[in-house]
Amino acid sequence: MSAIKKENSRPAPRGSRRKANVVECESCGLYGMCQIAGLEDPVPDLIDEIVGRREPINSAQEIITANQPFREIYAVKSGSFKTYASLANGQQQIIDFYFPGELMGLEGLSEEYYPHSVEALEAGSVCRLDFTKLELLGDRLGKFQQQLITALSRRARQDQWIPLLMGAQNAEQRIATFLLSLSERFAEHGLPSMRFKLPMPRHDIANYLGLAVETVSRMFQRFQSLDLLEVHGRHVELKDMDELHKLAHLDKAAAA
Amino acid sequence: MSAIKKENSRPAPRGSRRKANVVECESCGLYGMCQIAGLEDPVPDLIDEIVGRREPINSAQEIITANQPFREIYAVKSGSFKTYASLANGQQQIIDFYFPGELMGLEGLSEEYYPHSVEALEAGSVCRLDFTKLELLGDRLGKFQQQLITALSRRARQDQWIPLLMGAQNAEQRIATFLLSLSERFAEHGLPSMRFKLPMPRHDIANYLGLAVETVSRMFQRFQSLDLLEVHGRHVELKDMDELHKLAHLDKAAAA
DNA sequence: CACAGATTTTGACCTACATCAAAGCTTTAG
DNA sequence: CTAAAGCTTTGATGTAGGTCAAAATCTGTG
Repeated sequence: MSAIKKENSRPAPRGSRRKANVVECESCGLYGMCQIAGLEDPVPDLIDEIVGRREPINSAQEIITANQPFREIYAVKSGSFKTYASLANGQQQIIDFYFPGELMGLEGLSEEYYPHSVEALEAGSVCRLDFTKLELLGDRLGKFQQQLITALSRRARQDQWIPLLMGAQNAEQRIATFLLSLSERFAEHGLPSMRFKLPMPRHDIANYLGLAVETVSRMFQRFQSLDLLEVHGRHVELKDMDELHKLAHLDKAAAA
Repeated sequence: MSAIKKENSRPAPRGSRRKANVVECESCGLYGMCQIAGLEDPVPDLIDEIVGRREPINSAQEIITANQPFREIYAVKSGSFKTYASLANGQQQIIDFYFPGELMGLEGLSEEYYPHSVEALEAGSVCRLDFTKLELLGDRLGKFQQQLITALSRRARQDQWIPLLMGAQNAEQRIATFLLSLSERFAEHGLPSMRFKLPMPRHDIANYLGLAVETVSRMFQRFQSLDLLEVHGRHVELKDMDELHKLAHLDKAAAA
């Protein structure tokens, strides 16, 4: 019970200085599973066996290593992370980023190993769900699977952004789409979504979007001069969502 | 039982002329679920209630419409399909392609509607699994969910290609990666993977990869002149996989 | 078989973005 | 606080690939 702090559920006050953006359990992708695993049921020790809570992670710490055996999935509690593949030329190709409330490691589920590495972009914390201990769930397993299906499907849906991001033909569209997708992902878990700190360096954004660092920088500058947003280093405030959507060519056509 | 044709399981003879590439049930993404749904169990009618088998689809037929309520998922039996989002500027952004053995519509699972449309690139056939009738499964539901989890996870893993595809900085890498990903997807379901017909027009490839049609064409030509492959219209034969991998910067670094 | 429409290829030109270079900034460690 | 290393921005220049245009090839249809 105590793990669920019932507090002001407003999406974190805009002006306030908080140490970091932390998602409450209610808006965590693992929530349903935690509940089932015993959080508020009469099997209170079970949960500690299966999920490790709020383990602190250091900046640059690697929490999943590519090609290691799949054992657990992680929920981001606070902080942010990147997944990347290591390519032959020594470069790393960034696959995606993870933010509070999102699940990491799901791709490992269908095989016995993780396909990519995951590394912290900043200090943070994660909850860890141990798949090797699932049998402890007994007849709760069915419900648990149900939750898992939902989580996986949500992921599949979330991935719909990626092709839009990358398929976009020019840098302007990509950056606009990238910012909007970040904003939406933050909003989804009750974090401030109009004004936030980019947790990743320009270098990583560029890598992810297939652009040069300089181009990323210039686009931010251009958007600022067009009054679509304000940037100061990693701090971003989105000011004209409508126009950003237009730039991204993303305001979907009317439903058929 | 008769639905499972036990035949020569070789991945389709290279030189032979077959009407089309059809996956057998064994290599279909729906297989596990079909089995559970009753294919070879004592409830033979059940299956017909839940899965529609080998329904023929015409070229250009739209089998899923964006924003329509989610009801069923589809397995590609033969033929191929594309998913796309309709953008504000009237353009369509191609999200992905589907080939025999793959599942379509899974993204609809977590919400009550499909996020994208799916359209046939050529005549083909699909099996259809009706999610509104799942309660008919009774206590088989648990096993079914298990299968579903596997399918979803496999999908999540398959999507790992996408960022590599799109994040790749230049046209050469993208085309190389695209061809390799096609090849791998074909191979996965026992279809010929070194020599195949591209089911989609250059226009769709270009759209998907964020390139111009002309660039796609020129790259194919260049690869041919480098003896990496042979192209004749839509017919492709991959000749130098190693080199293609190198171009794609894709031969993963050694496991850590 | 022949035509019409679509798809693919080829060529010439030009713009968006990568690359190279260097100057502010910011953060970290001492 | 200062130095060193890292980020981010800005500027100048070159090129990959977009765009426009047209020819060549393929596809389906009466």
